[in-house]
Amino acid sequence: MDMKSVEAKWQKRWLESGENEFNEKNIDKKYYVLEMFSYPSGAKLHVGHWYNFGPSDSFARFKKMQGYEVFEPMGFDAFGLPAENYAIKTGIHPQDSTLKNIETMEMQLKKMGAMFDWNHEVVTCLPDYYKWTQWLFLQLYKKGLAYRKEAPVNWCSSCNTVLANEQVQDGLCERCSTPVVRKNLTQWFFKITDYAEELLFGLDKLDWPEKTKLMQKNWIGKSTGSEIVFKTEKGSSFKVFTTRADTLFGVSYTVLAPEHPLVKKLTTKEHKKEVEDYLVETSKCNEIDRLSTQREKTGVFTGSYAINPVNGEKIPIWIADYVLFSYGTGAVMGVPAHDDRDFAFAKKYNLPVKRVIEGGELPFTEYGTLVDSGKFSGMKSEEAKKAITQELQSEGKGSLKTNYRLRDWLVSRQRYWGAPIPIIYCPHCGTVPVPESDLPVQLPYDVDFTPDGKSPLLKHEKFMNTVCPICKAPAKREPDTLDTFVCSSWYYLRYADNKNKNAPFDKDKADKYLPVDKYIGGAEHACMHLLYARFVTKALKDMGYIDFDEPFLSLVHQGTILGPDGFKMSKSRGNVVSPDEYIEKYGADAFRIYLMFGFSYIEGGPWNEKGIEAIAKFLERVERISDIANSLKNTPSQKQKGEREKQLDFVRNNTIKCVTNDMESFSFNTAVARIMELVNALYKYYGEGVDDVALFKDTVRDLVLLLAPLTPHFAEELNERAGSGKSVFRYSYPICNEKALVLDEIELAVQINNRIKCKLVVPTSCDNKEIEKRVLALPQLKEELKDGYKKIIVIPKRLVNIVK
RNA sequence: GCGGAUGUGGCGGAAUGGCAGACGCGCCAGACUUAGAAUCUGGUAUCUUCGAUGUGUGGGUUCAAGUCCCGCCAUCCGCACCA
Repeated sequence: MDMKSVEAKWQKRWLESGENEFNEKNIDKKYYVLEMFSYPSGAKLHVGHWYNFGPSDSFARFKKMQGYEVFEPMGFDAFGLPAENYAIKTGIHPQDSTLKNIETMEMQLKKMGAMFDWNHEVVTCLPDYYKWTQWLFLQLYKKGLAYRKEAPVNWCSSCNTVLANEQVQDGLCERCSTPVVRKNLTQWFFKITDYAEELLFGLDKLDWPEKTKLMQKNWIGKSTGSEIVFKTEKGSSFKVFTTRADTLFGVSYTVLAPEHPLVKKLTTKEHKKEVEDYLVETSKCNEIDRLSTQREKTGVFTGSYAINPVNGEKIPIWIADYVLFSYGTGAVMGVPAHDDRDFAFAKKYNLPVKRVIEGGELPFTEYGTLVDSGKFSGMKSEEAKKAITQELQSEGKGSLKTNYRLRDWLVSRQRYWGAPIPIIYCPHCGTVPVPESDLPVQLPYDVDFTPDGKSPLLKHEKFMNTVCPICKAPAKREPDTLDTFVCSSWYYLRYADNKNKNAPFDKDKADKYLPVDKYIGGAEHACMHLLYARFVTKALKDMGYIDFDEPFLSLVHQGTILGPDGFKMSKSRGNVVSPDEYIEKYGADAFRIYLMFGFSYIEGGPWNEKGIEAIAKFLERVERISDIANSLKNTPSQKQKGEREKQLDFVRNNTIKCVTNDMESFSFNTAVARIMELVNALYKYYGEGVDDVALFKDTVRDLVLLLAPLTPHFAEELNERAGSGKSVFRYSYPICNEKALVLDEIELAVQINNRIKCKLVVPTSCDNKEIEKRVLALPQLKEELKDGYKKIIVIPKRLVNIVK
């Protein structure tokens, strides 16, 4: 088959007939299949795109043939740094390169033969989309979920921008590998921590990989403990968070993070120089160095003392950079006897080590029985934690407290290529949100975005200078743009109603299209995109814009296709495999089914080109058997099926059953394997003589239908050759006839002490008792069983084990 | 350092606790052919045969372990002192 022309032919027909368009009339039967949209960085699709979209589309087509009205939209996550960096390097404007890349990618995506409904396309860098990203920002602002604060941030001096913690890799900028330093800036944040608990508990009901749920759970990092107030000798006080209130009598010092506001106040004259030097040292350190486990712990004494609230002991207050201001209260109590870190610190600075829990060698970090702890001595740790906290609470010195590791989402970017933050700063009215009627705040085209440490928009006077929406006085705009994760945190909603000019989406539509039934994308998004999207959905629900609180009911991560050398594909390594030449040679269908057959979808693996030739031959083999079937004259089916026919019918229905299950669970490689078996069975039957033409033809028919989701163009062509006047996707997916799977006889393995001795064929109607009887009567076992046996185990349809 | 995942023929990879290696590649053989290619068919874990050994490694549970439990090794990924 000339796949090139066949593919072009069917793509044209699908387009003309609107085959892939979502029909809202059937929305009650909707099934929303969503692949994570792509970033238009390079112009061409790479193997990863094909691996994500191809099999996912096959799943979507499978669902369609099962009678669902499938919604499979596609779009582009088009804002972001790479386009800006590319522009800085080449002088080509990000908008120009991005739109051009999108055009090329759209064309290539269409050649993939996926059933994307392009009527619902979204492109996040276009004003009709980012208008609503800005709207989202304003809603969160109104709800108190967007706020500004000064915070130490990761600064990449090469990109001249702030990086979120999760974008820093090994102390280097994730994208350009420049060492990251710390810098204070006033930034916009989304208060995702308000939803920490909901985000955590919502995980339970999601059909997501357990591993991903675990990662999100750890990312949210809930820990329950106590917050304890330490008064200082001078009268001020600070709180520490601890999960080990039971060790409170063992506190021999406390530590504040260097950024803690009390540091200045608590530092005495004698220690001022030392402390100041230490603060300078710390600020030079980037966060990664500071958090390195390799580095020895350091700290300085402030000269001040705190009072242990439980026994009035005077304990020194230290400053150390191993305490993070961003977690807990930014202060910890040091219990050297029962914490590894505190032990090391105390040894280094000669601080007392006081045991308060019975047990092994110090530091002893397990739970146990309290000693030297006043009236709490003798209690178990679990009990004491509560009792001590309760006592402190009654004196206003502490309380139970739940802490989360999750931090608020920093959304400001000092970059050009993003959605402008819709905020105006007025000298009289302060921070004023842009009125919704004034959206979008257009991103100007003529901007100098050469990095110089400032937001590019700051240098664009026409953009910056505006009037206050309230008092009409001259005012300035916010020069920062939004993190692209904001754009991608709600795109699945916009797909449902992408042309809406009055709202981001119609509530009714969103509630009907969503939630997404199957979301497919890389595991690298486990903690960022997937968490942000869940947060936005929950926030929008609470504001009444939608009725559901989870965006993605079921999630699948595809694996990664590595280079032939087993390493991640990268230009620098020179192991990038381009799909283009394969598609040119074998066609999109062969390439798609090869990707499905050659790898375990969830695992991925190194690229291996040997298999693709084989799969192309397999398709030719299917074509030949299909042509044979078409050439046979119709004759009525046999009334009484012969053994060979029963066998063929068995394989046919077994294939249907297995492939259906495999498709459902994204086990595409085994689905293809089962289809190959069916083809083998058809050839065998043909080779021995087609006695039942109708059965043969029906089986070939099922073969074509089973292949349709995997190789859409190819199956359409075979379907047409078989005389059908309509699209193969208008037929329903084959349904297994369970009766055909009931065999008259079945072969069991017979074991003695787990060693296979022989095989036994029994009628399927035999019950276990009957099977036992027959096995024990086997002449070949007579000698072995002459001394009797202990027990006999019958596993229906599998084996019999006799234990001697 | 902590956490997670993975480890099966020459290769890609299959196996609800129940006959390990489905399916495919490769290889070998046969048929067809003057010949080759293509195609179709059969074979293909290892060991010296009988029957023994085999899923990184050492234990354990079980009538039965690739699968479950405990330890170790290797590789990959995630997170970075989380109080």
